Amino acid sequence: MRKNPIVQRETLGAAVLQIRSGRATSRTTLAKALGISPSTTGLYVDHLIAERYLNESGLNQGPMGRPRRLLTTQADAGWFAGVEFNAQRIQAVGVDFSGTLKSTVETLLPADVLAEQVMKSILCCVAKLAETMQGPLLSVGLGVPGLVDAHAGVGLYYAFIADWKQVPVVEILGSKLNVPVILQNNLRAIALAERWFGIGHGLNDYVILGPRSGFGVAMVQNGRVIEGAHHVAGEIGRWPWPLTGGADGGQELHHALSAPATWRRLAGEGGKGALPEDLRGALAALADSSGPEWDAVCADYARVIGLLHMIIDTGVFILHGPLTMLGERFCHSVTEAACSLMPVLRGVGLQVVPSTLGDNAGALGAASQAMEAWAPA
Amino acid sequence: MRKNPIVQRETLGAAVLQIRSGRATSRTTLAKALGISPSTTGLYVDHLIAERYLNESGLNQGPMGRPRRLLTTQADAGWFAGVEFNAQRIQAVGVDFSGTLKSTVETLLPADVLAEQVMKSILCCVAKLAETMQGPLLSVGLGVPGLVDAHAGVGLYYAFIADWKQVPVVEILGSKLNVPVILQNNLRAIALAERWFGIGHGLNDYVILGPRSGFGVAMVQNGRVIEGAHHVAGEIGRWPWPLTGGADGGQELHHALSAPATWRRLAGEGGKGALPEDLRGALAALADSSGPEWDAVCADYARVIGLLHMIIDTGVFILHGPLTMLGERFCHSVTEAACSLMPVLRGVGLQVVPSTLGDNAGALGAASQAMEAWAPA
DNA sequence: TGGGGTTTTTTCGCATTCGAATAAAAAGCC
DNA sequence: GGCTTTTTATTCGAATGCGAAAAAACCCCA
Repeated sequence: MRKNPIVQRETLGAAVLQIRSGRATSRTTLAKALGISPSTTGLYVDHLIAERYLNESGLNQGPMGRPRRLLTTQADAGWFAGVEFNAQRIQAVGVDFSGTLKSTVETLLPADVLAEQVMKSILCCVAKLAETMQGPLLSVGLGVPGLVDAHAGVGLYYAFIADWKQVPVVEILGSKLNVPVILQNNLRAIALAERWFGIGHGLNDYVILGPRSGFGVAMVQNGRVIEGAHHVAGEIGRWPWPLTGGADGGQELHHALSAPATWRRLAGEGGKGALPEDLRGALAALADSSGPEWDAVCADYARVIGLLHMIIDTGVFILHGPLTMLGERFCHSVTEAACSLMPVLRGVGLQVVPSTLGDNAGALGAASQAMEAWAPA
Repeated sequence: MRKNPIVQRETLGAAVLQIRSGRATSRTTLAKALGISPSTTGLYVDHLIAERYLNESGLNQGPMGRPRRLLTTQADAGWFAGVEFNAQRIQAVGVDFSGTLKSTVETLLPADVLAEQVMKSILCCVAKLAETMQGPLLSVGLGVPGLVDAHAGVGLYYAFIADWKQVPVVEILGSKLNVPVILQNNLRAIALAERWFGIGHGLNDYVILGPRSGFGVAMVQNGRVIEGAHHVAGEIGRWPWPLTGGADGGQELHHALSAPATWRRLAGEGGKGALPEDLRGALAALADSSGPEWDAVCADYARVIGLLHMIIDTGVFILHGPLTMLGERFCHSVTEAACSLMPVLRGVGLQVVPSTLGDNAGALGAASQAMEAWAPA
C-alpha cells in the first residue's frame, strides 16, 4: 500500500471536476489535466477512492500499451443543490455527485414577496429536494436576479422584490444549511449551465442572450465569466435603441428586445392587448411567421449580436429564455441578418443557436456553481 | 549561508516583476504578492541578489517592528527592447532592468514597404538601441498593427503593408536576435503600457480608446487583456454607425470617429480639403472650439463609450492617439455627454481621460510585454 | 540601559511533490 | 510462446517548499 499523505483540498476538488466532466478519465490523463505529476496524481486518486468519491470502472484499451483504468465519480457520494428564483417563482434542482440531474422542485411566490420570504422558501425547496437525493448535501448554488456581488456573497439589487437590497444571501443560507453557498447572477449561472449540461461543453468563448422581462447578456471569455468591475457586465438593457424600421427614438434595448416586447412586435395587431398567459406558447405559435415585423425583430437582434461580436469576439451566441420557442429558424434569420448588416461578420463563424436547456437552465447553472466550488473536507 | 536550491524560472521572473512594479518592496511583501511562504521567498531573493538581478537598497522603517530591507532591481542587469510599427514608421525604445525608459529610436519607412524590409529595419533599430544600453538584451516586445495571433507569434494581417499576411514574426526575429520575442497587437500593447508607465498603474479594469486611421479599442478585464477567440476583440471600427446629428446612414465607426474624420468634423468648412501635415497640431488648435460640430463629435464618442461601458463594465477609458491633443476638456465633454445620453451611467464612476503617454505608447507597451515575459535563464 | 511589543527575516526539520526508473498490462510480430 | 514495442501506473529516493519557532532589528517607555 502507498503511504497516506495529507493532500490539498483544492486539488482534490479540481480532480473530481476533471473526472466528472469527462475531461480526464484515467490517472495519467488526470495528471495532464491538473498539471501535476503522475506519481502525485496516483496518491490523490487513491485518497479519493478511499473516501468513496471516485471509483474504478473497468479498463479502456487504447490502440496500444497498457489500458487505462477508468475513473468515475461515485454518484451517491452526495449531492448538490441549484436554486434560481425571480419575483414569481423559485426553481430548484438536485444533482448527484456524478453531475446527473435527479430531482426538480418549483415553488410559486406570492405577489409582492419580500426577501425574507424568498429565503425561507429556498430553504423549503432544498429540504424537499433532500428527500429524494442520496447522501449528504455538499453545497448549494444560487442564481440570483439583478445585481450580484458574487465574491462577497451579497445580492445587491433586484427591482421586482421590494426590499431586495444588499441581502447577505450567503450568510443567511450558509448559517442555516451548514454547507458552502455560492452566489451568482442568474444569467451568468446559465452560462455555466451551458458548460455542464448544454452546448458550451467544449467551448471557451460564448455569449448567453437572455431576453426575459428585460434584456441582458452573460459573456464567457477564455473559460471565465466576465463579471465587470461593478458586477454589471452584460447589463445592456438600457442601451439607447432606435428600432430598426421603426420611428420611435429615445427607447432602450429592454423595450425593443425583451421577451414580451418581441412577442408584441411579432404579433402585430394581435399584440396590442394584454400579454398572453402562456408567453412561451404564444411565441412558439409565431415561430413560422414572416413579414416585415419578423424581419425587423431579426434585424434588431442581429445588430445587437453583431456589435457584441465585434467587441468581445466570441463567436457562439446561445439564446435563452422564452424566445427559444421561436426555434432554429429565428436564430438562422438573425445570423443571416447580422451578416448582411455587417459583412465583416461573414466567415468569422458567427452563429446564434437556441439553448437545448429548458426552463430550469438557471437552476442547473446554480448547481454547476455548487459543483465547481466544492472540495472534500 | 543558506542552502542554494534550484529555483523555478517562472517564479523568479514573477518576483522581479513585483519588485520592479513596486507592488512588493521587501521579502515579506514579496512573499504575499507571490503567494509563497516567506522562507521560500528568502531563498529566491538570495538567488536573485547573487545573480545580480536585485539588490538591497536600505531600510524602510514602518510604524513599529523590524524595518523591511528594501529590494530594488539592478538597473544595469540588462535591458528590454520595445518596438512598434505601422506602415509609416518604426518606433523603438530601450528600457533598463529597473523599468526606466532610457533610449528611443524612430525610423521612417518608405512608401509601399514590404514585410521583409520592416523586419530588417526593426533589427536595425534594436541594434541602434543596443549601442546606448547597458548589459545584455534580455527580450524584445513587438507591437504589431492589424490582426495578431499573440500566442503563435504570427502577424496575421495588416491592410497597409501589402504582403503582411501570416508573417511568422517571432520566428524571424527570434532566430536573428537569440532572445525571446513577444508579439502583441499594438493597441493591446498600449494597454500594457498604461499599466507600467501610465495611468493604469493600480487599475485592473480599463479600456484603451485608439482612434487613429481607424478606430479600435483594447479592453483590460481583471488585469487581463481580452484577446477574443479569433484575435479580433475590440475591432469595432466596422460597426454600422449613424452619425449623431448627421443624416448619412450606412456608415461605419471608422468613418465617424477616426482621427482624420474627427478633425474633419471639428474643422467644419476648413476640413473639406486635404488632411494637414501635422494632424496632432491641427487637433490641438481645435481643443478650445465649440458649437454643434464639437457637440456632435462628443455625442458620438459618448455613445460608443456608453455602449462599451454597459457591456464590459470597466469604468475608466483612456484616450490615445492624436485625439489626446484635444485635451481634458474634450474628455470631460464626452463623459458628460455619455451621462446625459444614458442616465444609468451617472454614479458608476465613468470617466474618460487622455493618456499621459506620448506618441511612443505603443513601443513602451511592447517593452512592457518584454518585461512581463522575461525570466532568468 | 534594559525590557516589552511588534514586525521582518532566517533557521531548521519535516513531508509533499517531483523525476526517473521500474513494474505492469496489453498489442503486434515472428 | 516469447520477443519487442507502447502506454499506463507505481515505487522510491531526492529535494523543494512549507510551518513553526527562533532570531534580528527597530520602537517606545521607564
